[in-house]
Amino acid sequence: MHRWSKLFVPTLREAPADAEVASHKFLLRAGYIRQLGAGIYNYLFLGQRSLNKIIAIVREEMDTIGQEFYLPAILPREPWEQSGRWTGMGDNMFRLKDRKGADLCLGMTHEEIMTTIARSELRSYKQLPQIWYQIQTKFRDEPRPKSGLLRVRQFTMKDSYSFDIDKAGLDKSFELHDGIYRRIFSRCGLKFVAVEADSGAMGGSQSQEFMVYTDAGEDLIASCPVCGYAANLEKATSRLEAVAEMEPTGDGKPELVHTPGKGAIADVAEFFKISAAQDIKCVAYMALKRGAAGKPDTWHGVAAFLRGDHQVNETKLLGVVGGAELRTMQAAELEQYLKGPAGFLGPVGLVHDTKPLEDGLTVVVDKSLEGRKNLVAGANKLDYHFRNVTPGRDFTWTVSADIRSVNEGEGCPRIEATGSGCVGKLVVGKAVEIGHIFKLGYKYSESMGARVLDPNGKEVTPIMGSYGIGIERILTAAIEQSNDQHGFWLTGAIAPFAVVVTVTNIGDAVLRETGEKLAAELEAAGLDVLLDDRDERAGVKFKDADLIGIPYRINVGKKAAGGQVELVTRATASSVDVALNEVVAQVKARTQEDARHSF
RNA sequence: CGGGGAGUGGCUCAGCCUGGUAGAGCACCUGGUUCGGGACCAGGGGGUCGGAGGUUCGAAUCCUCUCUCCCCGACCA
Repeated sequence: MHRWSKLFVPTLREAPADAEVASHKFLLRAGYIRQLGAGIYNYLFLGQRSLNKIIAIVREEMDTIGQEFYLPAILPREPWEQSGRWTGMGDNMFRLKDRKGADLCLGMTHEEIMTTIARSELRSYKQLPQIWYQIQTKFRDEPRPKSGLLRVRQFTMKDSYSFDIDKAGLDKSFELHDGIYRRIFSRCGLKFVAVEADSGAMGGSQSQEFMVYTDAGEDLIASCPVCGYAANLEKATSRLEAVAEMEPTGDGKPELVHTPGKGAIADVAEFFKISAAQDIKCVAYMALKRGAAGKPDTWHGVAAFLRGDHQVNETKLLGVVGGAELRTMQAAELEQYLKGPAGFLGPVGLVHDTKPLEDGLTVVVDKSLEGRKNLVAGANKLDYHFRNVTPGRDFTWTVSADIRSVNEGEGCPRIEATGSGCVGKLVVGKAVEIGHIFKLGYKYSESMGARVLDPNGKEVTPIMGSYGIGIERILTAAIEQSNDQHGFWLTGAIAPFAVVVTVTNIGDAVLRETGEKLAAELEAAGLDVLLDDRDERAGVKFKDADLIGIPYRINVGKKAAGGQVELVTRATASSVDVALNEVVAQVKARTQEDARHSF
């Protein structure tokens, strides 16, 4: 039993001015954390206690499918050199030198290190599959830490790695993680969704993120309320309504039209009396291509064409061209690659490479332009556009692919088994990522030389999966989804305490002894109990209790003489009088009920 | 890295424009009265005004440089 009068729980009446999102404010006000630097936090008693409970759940569940390791956080350069990520990680990697001048870094993820273990120890298919995990502190030099514990430079992650002999094995490891992650997040009381995600720079095939909807989140999720389709906006697709085409004018060939000052899409549409969907938008980028081992990185011109009313999805575009970074072209580069000024760029007459990111220009056309006719496009000449532009006939491309972001209200892309499409309309919402599972493939096992013998005595490369859970983000997301003006509430499984016993007047010996006895009984019943025995006014104790996330409160006050106490449920702020000799059983029952409801 | 904002007691902020003995509320300590939704009265402690340099008889205030933090964007295995 913990007595509040002896604890360090520095609650704040007001939130520090630089706290913006709800979880940040409440973590500070409730005395869970204190900031030390940008994206660097001290975890105080309540915060650490809650995180420890989350970790215990993660560990208990993970132990059913994997084995816990503990790898170093400070890592030598060599493994990163071998995987190509010493340079690939860029400035996000914290780097340091030891006294001999050797390069080291602080671990931001551990694919390389796990793979070195696999490489030196695994010899036979008989040793597979393996699932190895750890709960470790990670370091990432984020360009912009923010939102309290949501985006930080030091954080705790459960990361696991699977090694399988073949794709079927990887599928199995992936499914195991999917199932166990759902159990973990449910036990933590989170309302989450699993979404299709981009596999990004990590390479690999299938990728799934676990997200919690909240306006504090940094990701956008498109989902279908009808069939349950859900995907990160970086990955989401949609079914588009057909667009009415314009009738050709003149001889139907591209026709140069003087459009003075009409550089913006809206102006062009207005000028031609067309919808933006009938205009072709051009966004010109320079894409960074990582050099092969020992070769320098290089920049290449990329022109992206899509419907005037669509937005480029840079993640998709990067994936299509195989680049590492994008930035928009400068005026001089526009002149060099497209021979035209911004606002009047178009695909007609462009000379492009046949493969992405070679010496000339890479032209990428969004799928939605294919099959369209008689569109309007810039003429790569100041104050001129073409009309009657038909993709395929009047211009070609290096690659045609989905490079756009879906918009809310567009049709769900899912096709039913019957062959008919889902009739739902997509909705887009903000969310925070709490977990990510994906199939890495052979990227690390191959580059780092991990090999085992298969049943035929043939040397094969194990296939890998990588799976992460952000521990602090579970806490943050839980607070984001359950808070009000007074504070927040966590489910008993991850709250620092399952119940707080508030003795309204500690100066009253009878109340004090009643509270002590009750707290002892609650503890004997297996509940984590906090006894508020502070010499404070009742109002102060109520306010504090409402603030710090504990799901149940028992008030030991006036009615205690008559054998009654109040049981207050934080989530609903509802209060019931309960007989003193029944309250332990009630709290116990409710806590167990909450845990069951999680599934 | 681009744009914006802020550094004054533990917290929230005023004072700065127009230079002249550093303030308020909350928190903290002592005494008293209170005691079921962040009490009241009286007394008290605590701040090199982020740092460095400059202007001036005199700088929290004006000038230069610098550090840090927050927000928007870029970025985000």
